[in-house]
Order: sequence, then C-alpha cells, then structure tokens
Amino acid sequence: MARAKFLNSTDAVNTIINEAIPRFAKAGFSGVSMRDIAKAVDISTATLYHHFPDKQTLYLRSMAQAFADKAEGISTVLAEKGTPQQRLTKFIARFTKLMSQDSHFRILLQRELLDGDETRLRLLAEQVFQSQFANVAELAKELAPNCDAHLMAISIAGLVLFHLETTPLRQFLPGGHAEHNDPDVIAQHVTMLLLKGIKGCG
Amino acid sequence: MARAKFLNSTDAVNTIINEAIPRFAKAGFSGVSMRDIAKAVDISTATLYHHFPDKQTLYLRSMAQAFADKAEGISTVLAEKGTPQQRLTKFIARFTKLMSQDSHFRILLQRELLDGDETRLRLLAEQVFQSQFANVAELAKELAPNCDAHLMAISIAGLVLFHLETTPLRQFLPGGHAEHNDPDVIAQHVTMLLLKGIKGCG
DNA sequence: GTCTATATACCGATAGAC
DNA sequence: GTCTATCGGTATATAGAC
Repeated sequence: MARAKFLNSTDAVNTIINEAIPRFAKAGFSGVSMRDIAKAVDISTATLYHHFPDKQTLYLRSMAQAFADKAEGISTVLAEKGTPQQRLTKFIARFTKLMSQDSHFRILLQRELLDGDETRLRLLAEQVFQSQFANVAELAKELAPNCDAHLMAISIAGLVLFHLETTPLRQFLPGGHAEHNDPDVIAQHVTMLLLKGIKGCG
Repeated sequence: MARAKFLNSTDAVNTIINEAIPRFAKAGFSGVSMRDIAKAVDISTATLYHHFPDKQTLYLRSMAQAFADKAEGISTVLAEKGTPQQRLTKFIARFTKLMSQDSHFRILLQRELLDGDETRLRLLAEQVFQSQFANVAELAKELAPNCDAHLMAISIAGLVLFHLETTPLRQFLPGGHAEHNDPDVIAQHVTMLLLKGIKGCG
C-alpha cells in the first residue's frame, strides 16, 4: 500500500487543483471540504495537507490556475485587422464562445465578485483582465472618441456575461427559449445592440 | 430568565429573518451558521429551531422575504406616460437606483443564479420578475418591433446589474473611478448605449 | 417560548508510523 | 509521500426542564 499515485509532486499538485477547480466553482469555498477534494483525488486528507499547507492556499492556487488558463485564451480574442466595427464583432463572437465553452472560469469570476477580498480582486484584475480590458476600451474609443472607455468596456463584457449568467433563470421568464443560450445567438444580439442601439436590433 | 423577547411568534420570525437576510447575502448559505444567526438575535439555537424546522427552511423564508420586499418596489418603476424613449430612460434611472439602494437583494439574486436549484429559480422568476420583465419586453417591442424582446429585456437588466456587480473590481481596472459607481452615471451611460448604440455614447 | 445540555456528524488540521 | 488515527472545534439538530 501507500504506493505513489503520482509521477511527482508537480503532478500531484496539478491533479489536486484540477479536481478542486470545478468543486469550488460549484459550491464555493465553504461548500467544499478538504475531505471532499481528497476523496475525489483518492488520497487521504493527510496527503492533501502534505501538498498544501491549508485550505485557503489550495483555494487561491486553484483560482490562480483557473484564471491563468483563461487569461491565455482571452489574450487571443482581439482581432488585429479590419474596421473597428469588424473588430468589435469578431471580439464579441470570440469572447462569448470562450466564456461559454467551460463555465468554471465564469462561475469562479462571479463568486470572486461576491466574496473576493481586495487582494484577490486586485490579482484578478491585474493578472487576468487588465491588458485585454485596456484593448477593448481602446477599441471603444475608436468607435466613439468621446465616450467613457471604462464604462463602455464594462458594458461590453457585461452584456455577454449576464446573458450566460442568467441561463438557468431564462427558461422561467417570458419568451425564454433554449436557443437564447446559443453563444452565436447571444453574440449576434449583443453586437447588434452595441453597434446600432436598441432600434437596430430589429 | 427565559423572558419572552418578542411580542409574538410572528414578531420573532420577522426579527430572525431580518437578521438572516444580510448574513446570507454576505456569506451565502454555507457561510452562515444557525449559531451565527441565533447570536445575532440574542436567542439560543434551540429557540431558533423552535421557530424554523431547519436551516434550509430559514434560508428559503429569508430569500422569499427579501424578494417579496423588492418585487413590490420593482412593480412601480415602469412609467406609464411619455414616448417609449422617455419611458425607457425613466425605467433605467429608477431600476438602477432601486438596485443600488440596498445591495442585499442584488447579491442574493447573484447567489441564486449561482446556487439556486430549479424550484428556487422558478419561484424567483415567477414571483419577483415575471410581471415587470414582460413589461420591459413590451417596451422593447415598441422601440424595435422586430427585435427579440426576451434577449433585449435581459440585456437592459444585465447592463445595469453588471455595472453594480463589478463595483468592487472596477477600481483595479484601467480608467476606473469612484464616480463610475454613481447610480446616475451608470443609468445615463446605459440609457445612451441602449438608445443610440456605442456611437451615441460620445 | 426559551433555556441548558447534549447527541451526532463533520470540519480543518496534525502526529507519527512506514 | 502516503497512510491510519485522532485532536479540538464547530456544525445541525434535538431532548427535556421550566
């Protein structure tokens, strides 16, 4: 017994984090126990504590990993060529697809907006969003030179994210259909709304 | 000792729920213990369990109360007179102010979008949003007869709510200022964006 | 209706053998 | 590096006196 389950310590840590991420996304920090995670990886809690000094550290490492994975993807969603309108259209399509592909990142982001302290939020902003947020704000400036780029960038991201966020509620609201959860449908609606306003969405 | 702390059972229940709501909003279901709530109301846990059969029931009653309080407020935010543009402008101003006035409702809504099961989400949709959601969708139809009213209503609410939701993150993102958290600033930005699109927000 | 006391289970975290 | 065993604390929930 007690045979090594992992190739090395790095392998063990990665395996643990990859099991922890979806669980923290689903139930939040206080909704997941170290025993849950240990059982999922099929190790004892003592072994888990050998790899991570405490639960808080495991949580932070899991967040950092989930966010690092996604920051990489986000850095490639801004198109370089075309008119500002074309680049906005392309960005929204890519961003919507990226955010709906796996929901763990988006859900962890939502949880951090609710529960994150200043340190974690600053990390999230600086290491995940800052660079691309600035690029989107820049793009907004090109489309509307006198607009508040910060507000506009938040609006662009918010339109996409809120449609994904309300997916479980949508079916119970008037006019809700399954097709409304299709990333392409959402992206097209958001793009139209941004470029033409409510009147252009006909 | 053991003197009655409340006028009657209804008074006790209301007091408990009013203490529970902000705590569930701040820390979520699993982040608040029955002991926490009992201590806040200055009763024993046994007394708390005399008024509520279990924690789940107390949580559901607290949500129902918080949502009922707000549903009342929401039902008055749609103006009856003026052009569709004027009514949209008025609605966004009122809705933004209502949602930012006390944050408990909005935060509990965010938590339910993350953690709510089908029963709770259906209740939330039907008893809180349905009626006003339909009215907003109707207003969207007036402004853009061929648009998807459901998507548009989600977008309108989402623009406002996401700006409030990202308040704690905003200060760490490029261009973020405290004025961006002002309900009037948010409402004006959202209204402009909806009525004129990104180009009108100059 | 409110209490003290407690049953029972789970929590985070650790000791110490191998 | 992994385990069994367990510590000390807290969780939900209940029993029974007043």
